[in-house]
Amino acid sequence: MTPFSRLASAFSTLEATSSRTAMVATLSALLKSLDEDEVQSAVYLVQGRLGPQFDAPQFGFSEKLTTRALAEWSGRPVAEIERLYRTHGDHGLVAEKALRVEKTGRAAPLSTVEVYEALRALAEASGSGSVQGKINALVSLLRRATPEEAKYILRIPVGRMRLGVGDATIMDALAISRGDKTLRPVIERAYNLCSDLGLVARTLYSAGPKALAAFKVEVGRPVKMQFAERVKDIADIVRRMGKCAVEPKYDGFRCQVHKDGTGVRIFSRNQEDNTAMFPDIVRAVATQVKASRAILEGEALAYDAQTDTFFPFQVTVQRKRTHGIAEAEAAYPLRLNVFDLLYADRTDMTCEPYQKRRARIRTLLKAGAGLAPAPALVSGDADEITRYFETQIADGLEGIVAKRLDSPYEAGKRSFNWIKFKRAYHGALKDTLDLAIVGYFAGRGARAKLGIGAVLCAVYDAKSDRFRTLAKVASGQSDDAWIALRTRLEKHAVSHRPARVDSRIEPPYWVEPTLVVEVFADEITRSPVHTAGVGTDDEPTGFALRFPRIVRGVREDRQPEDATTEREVARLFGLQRRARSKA
DNA sequence: GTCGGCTCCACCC
DNA sequence: TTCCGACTTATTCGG
DNA sequence: CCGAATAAGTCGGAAGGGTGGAGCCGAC
Repeated sequence: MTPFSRLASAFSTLEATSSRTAMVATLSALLKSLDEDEVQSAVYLVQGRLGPQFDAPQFGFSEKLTTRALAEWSGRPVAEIERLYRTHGDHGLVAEKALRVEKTGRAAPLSTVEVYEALRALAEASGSGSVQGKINALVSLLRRATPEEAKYILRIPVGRMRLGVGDATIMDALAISRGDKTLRPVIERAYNLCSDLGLVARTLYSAGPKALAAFKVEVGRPVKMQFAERVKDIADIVRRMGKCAVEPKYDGFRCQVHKDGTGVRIFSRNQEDNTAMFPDIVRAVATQVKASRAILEGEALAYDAQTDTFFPFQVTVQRKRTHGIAEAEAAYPLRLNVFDLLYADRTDMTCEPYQKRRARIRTLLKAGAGLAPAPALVSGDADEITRYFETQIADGLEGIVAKRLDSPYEAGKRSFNWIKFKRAYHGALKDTLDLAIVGYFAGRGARAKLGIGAVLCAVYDAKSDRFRTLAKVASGQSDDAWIALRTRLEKHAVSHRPARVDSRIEPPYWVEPTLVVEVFADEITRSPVHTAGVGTDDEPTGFALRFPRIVRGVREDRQPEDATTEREVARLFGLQRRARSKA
């Protein structure tokens, strides 16, 4: 039985180490000292989890509740804990450095398995009163912990171990703890096939590397997905791969579908089990897949049969729910665009070349509404691929994914055997001609994220009848000032209102964007600006594109059109980005 | 006692 | 999803 | 030919927008 203090001590060492090889050495020494029946829980704890993605309870417990637990543990007010958290940036450090609550009396030392079991029980609690129950459970665990132990016990529920140790490092350490680095490929392969590093560790320790080598693709167990690398231009794709298969890049949910006789399970890209969310896909698999056992992969999107087009992600994402599934299904049926096959009948297809897998998909699927093989263009010609790409963009898709014709399915890998190429956003803005811009502001009841007094500038997309946020400007005003602004805005209110908006943002008034701009010119130019929606860091910001006059107002000497990304806009115009972290 | 709003959490891209 | 920094590993270059 | 300098690749962490769900709490 290994005391948890040994883990905590090793974690401290790991945290202070930057060299990966040194981390591997520390971690392998720790693992080596563990018993067969401890290594599984220990590996999960190093990962900061309680089990594999597809089979671990969620804590439902993070920053806020941890703060409350710390307050109860230390007997200090919540406000003080919050202050300490802001200065230390980490609940674990607050416990270890600032509070240093000593364990009570002769409390028995915590064992590794004990900590794991306690956290697991905590996570599994649910129902009325469970929030306080979780806090109590955590506090009683902390009362038995040394400050160093407390540091890591707290970090697990908030999901930030901050050890600098990822799966790959754990795998290296496992290899060295039971042999040498040559075991790494066996371990990695087993992990990629079963998605459960704790199971891999236990198997290695109890049955040895041969048992790991015998792992195979198993229907019902999620296989780690293959992902695509990104390139800057299409010529790069041809340069790297030559002749390749080019598929549309759909913006929906990546799904790995396991069919086992009459049973069907659907896993997300993180091996979460989403079967219950997508009954339409389950039915389609049952009727359309001509094999009793199979593992398929594809992208699920809400599909509009009337126009034969796919809905944007914002619509598809509404299918991600656990209640009202039937209604959502009726409103937005899904189609799974199948682009890979990992297993069929009794055959592991992952080692077969891409073209063979694709050919088998065509013979495997019956025609039907729910499942369709994703189209693919085979070409080595950059011009032809560019035209294909433009066709996809015109159809409202995200871009393309090119795949090497002879490559196997590389579970858990991101390599240049798959290459994605996405559009730049201004193309989409230009192409979506029926965009109308509106402005609106969020009044009382807006989400806390925005805060009362946020101004949002949004693009109204008539096609999907939804808004995309372009920019939001925190007013940062006192209440009186805000009421005055609101009064000014009310004068310009117009009646137009979209049918579908975020239910949590119910702006009382809709106004023309130009009026928002006029009314709020001062506030907008002086406030921190954060663009959104079109505003991921590397995409041209809608704010600069749509409201150049405002940006000019900030710095007359700069040309906002020159700035193509949010980051650049922020730099050019001296705008602050939103606070970097909660710390 | 029910219901709706709110906060916090987890996960999709 | 994207970006970025710290490190490691592979490759090139100069004495 | 060898070692240093440089380039390329790996890995982990941090951040953004937006959605639904669970539990809590106060109003009625």
